[in-house]
Amino acid sequence: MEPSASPRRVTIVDVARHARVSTTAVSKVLRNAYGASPEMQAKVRRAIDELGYRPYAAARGLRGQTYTIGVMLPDIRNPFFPEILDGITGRLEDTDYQVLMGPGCNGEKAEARVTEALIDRGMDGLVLVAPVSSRARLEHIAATVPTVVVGRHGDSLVYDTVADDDVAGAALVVGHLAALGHRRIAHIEHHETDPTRIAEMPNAQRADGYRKAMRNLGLEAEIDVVSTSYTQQGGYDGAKELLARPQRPTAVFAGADFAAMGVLEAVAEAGLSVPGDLSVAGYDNTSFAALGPISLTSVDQAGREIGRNAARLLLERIADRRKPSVQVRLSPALVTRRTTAAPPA
Amino acid sequence: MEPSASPRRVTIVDVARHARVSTTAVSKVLRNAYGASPEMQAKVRRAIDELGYRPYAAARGLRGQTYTIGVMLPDIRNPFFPEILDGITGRLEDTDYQVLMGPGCNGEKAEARVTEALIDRGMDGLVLVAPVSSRARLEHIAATVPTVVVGRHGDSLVYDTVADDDVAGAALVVGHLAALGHRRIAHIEHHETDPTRIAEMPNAQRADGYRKAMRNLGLEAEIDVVSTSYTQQGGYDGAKELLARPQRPTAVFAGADFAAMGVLEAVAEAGLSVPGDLSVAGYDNTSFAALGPISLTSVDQAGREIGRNAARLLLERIADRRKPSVQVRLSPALVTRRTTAAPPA
DNA sequence: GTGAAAGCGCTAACAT
DNA sequence: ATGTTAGCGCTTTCAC
Repeated sequence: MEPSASPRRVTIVDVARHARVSTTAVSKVLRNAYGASPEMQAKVRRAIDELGYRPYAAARGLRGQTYTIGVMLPDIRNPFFPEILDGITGRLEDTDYQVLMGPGCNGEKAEARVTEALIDRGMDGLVLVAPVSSRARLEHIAATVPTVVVGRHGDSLVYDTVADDDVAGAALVVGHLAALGHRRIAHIEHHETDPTRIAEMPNAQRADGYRKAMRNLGLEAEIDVVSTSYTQQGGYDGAKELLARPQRPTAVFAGADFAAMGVLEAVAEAGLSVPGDLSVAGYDNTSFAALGPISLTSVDQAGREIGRNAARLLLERIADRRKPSVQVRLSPALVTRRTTAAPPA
Repeated sequence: MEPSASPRRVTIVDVARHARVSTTAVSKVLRNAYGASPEMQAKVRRAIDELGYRPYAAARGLRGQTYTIGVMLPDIRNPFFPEILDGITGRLEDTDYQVLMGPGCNGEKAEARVTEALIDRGMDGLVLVAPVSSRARLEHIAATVPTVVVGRHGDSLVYDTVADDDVAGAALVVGHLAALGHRRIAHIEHHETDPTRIAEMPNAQRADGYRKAMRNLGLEAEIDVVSTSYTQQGGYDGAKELLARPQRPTAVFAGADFAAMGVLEAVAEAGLSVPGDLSVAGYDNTSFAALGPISLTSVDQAGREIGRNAARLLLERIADRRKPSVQVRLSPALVTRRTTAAPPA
């Protein structure tokens, strides 16, 4: 193999010449468009195979579609996102569409850069996973290109949304702990400052769901929320605070598995045992929650299902940009493991 | 915000008209090309800002570059890859280049599909992370578009490579365990069947490094390798086998953290303690290795550094496609945690 | 049902 | 230093 200048790409013109038809005919066959006889189809397909032709998506995009879906993932590290991605690619598998991802981005500015980059590269549609951008910005994007927003509450007329019911998820955890006999169930939440956005974010919904569930169980007086963040450090700090209470809780519901890991660390440091002295539950059912030494009770979001729905809605919107927007809400499920048990007698 | 048909995109023609210059002038300013006076630059830039113009990458690609780098990650779940990605995006941050990722792909066929998709979408260059494709296929890709291969040994004349020294990494683990007093140190490897490829894969290098290190320490007679896979299940099965030995090892070096997790599980099931009865080490220093309840001794690959180098080499190769290929080898580092200690007396 | 020709937004020769 | 013009590979009218 020589490091030579790459030989010119096979183009639609080559195919047309080789099949002795017009370029229009080839184009029609490529797009399964109306107006190509079966014989024509056969001829063209043979030529395509023989020459090893592949359409150049960038050039197609100049007139029609690029057959490319852009997915923005805020944080590639979050073990919840691969599931969504699997769902998306799975649904798109036997279509002509290909998925490309923008790299992880933290914060509004990076997010804007990535979404712009995706639009500039001619994506036919966008799936935005748990975006932090303002609603106005999301609607602006959606006005430019078909868009589905995933993992964020708050509906819009211009984009479709798919999300898990975080309120219900929180209720599952609280219900499980209460059924085990716990009353002093504390919650560690992720603190979000922006007031215009907060109601739409999953973390707020989880904290909300926790409060509602406690109230419904007559445990209103026991409501105890610590605001840190959905990180290991956040969980650690939150647990430290909770363990210092005069009457410490018998169970901690961390809003995310990452935070739950920090809780486990703080508890171990304090010389307490899980679940003997304290029950701990997380959220997201991330891959490490299942690991033997951890075995964390958690809430499983139907990630794959979320992705599948997002892809479906996006295809529908690409087909008809004026169709009314759709909101899909999916139900999470509790996964009980070894970090939760009855409170100490 | 109306779900109206998106208003026509601002083009270079609009900018030219607004700035009362030619489209060529605008193009030159966009590319910082030679032949634009400072006044011209200023005029054009003002027009760009005023109109909110952004170049359409697909159209640029038809003639010149798309300013897009494609990254193929075999498995988005592997917690080692985000580091590489961070390195790449970090290096590209203040260039005009943007990174897009192909979705995770398992196996040769999916890999081919993704790389083709990236090429069809006009990527200016490709970073292939731990590809499983045949060498011929890699060289074919590299002949088509500038390519850097990451995390795979075996050099080529047409593509650059960046990888960690896995032999050295394995030696670090073996050396550490031997220094603690271990002699019966077993290894769990990932079994790769294809003989044409095996020597280039990191798993083979790690097993090789293990054997060499054992030999160098005079522990040749103690060499004990179990072939399963770099998964939790693989580690579990491998550990089961090792624990059933008449003389069971006092330390297990799993070729990947995932496998080490399976080992921990099997050990716990057998009623043994870590590191009291058995020391366990992994490889990759994945994010969960640091988690409190796990605290796994592991080998840290300089992921960020790998990514940075890959991006640098790719930019150099895009600038000069005929430059001789470069091989970068980086050194891993041992991270000692609580799963390794002296063997039982 | 089929093909000729215009043009998508941009860059690169080639004038001037 | 600046502008004119011919494409890049494809889709899309619009004739036939």
